[in-house]
Amino acid sequence: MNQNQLDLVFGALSDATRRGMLAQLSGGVCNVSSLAKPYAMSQPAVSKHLRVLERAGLIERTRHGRENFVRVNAKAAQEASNWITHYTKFWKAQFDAVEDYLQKTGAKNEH
Amino acid sequence: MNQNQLDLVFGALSDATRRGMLAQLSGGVCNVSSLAKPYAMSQPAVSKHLRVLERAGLIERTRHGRENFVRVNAKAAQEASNWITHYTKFWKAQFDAVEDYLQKTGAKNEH
DNA sequence: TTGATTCATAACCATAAGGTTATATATTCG
DNA sequence: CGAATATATAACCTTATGGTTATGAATCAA
Repeated sequence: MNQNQLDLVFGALSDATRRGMLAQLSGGVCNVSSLAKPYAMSQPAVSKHLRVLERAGLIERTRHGRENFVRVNAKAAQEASNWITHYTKFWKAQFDAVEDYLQKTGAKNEH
Repeated sequence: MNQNQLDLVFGALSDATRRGMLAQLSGGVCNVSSLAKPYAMSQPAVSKHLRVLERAGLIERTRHGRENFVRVNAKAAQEASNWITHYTKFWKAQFDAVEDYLQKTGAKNEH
């Protein structure tokens, strides 16, 4: 997965509506209407969100008559997950080390 | 972690510059200048990226004289990681089931 | 065939995001 | 003190994002 694709995946995940759709899709394939139902927004807005998810590779669509069935593509999400998981290992290791460092140097956390 | 915080974390991760900074921080605490060094952008642009990471809770800063030391906060990233990991389990399960379904119904993937 | 359903696209708007330059504020060094 | 360093903030610009309404095209059902 190249950098640009990671941009798209994380970008797609940065919106609660889209995360909700992915959550709903974890229960099985849905058509667009049933994906739209939980949200108080216009149908074109839903279409746009689906487009974002699709460009990120997180979903795929299959037309079936006039209905458009949507399913998750686990692979794209998996690679984003891998990215975080990989670095989380290092970050956790940092965490304690940094606490020590700040103790020694006496720096104040101005957060 | 509430929805809004997840928005911020995934949003922060959706930019290659910021992911690069987090990657660099996995090697240890950095001041702002050394974080900025790899990027062909102005210093204020770097400041903005750090602000985004900070609002998402992914980093914390500690002033030390005129330098501002930056460190990762593993916890925020961890929770984003958890979100993906949680759903990835379901999505993977879906993956095979959906393939079967499409086989049976004969639907074409128009992706 | 007519009308309803499902969905996409176009055009538009307001706000956010990511960049810039200019400037300000501490802090450190000579 | 005066100059350089490290960083933040302000103001601005361009493009992206997330929403809207209006419209169109296919499909299905009566």
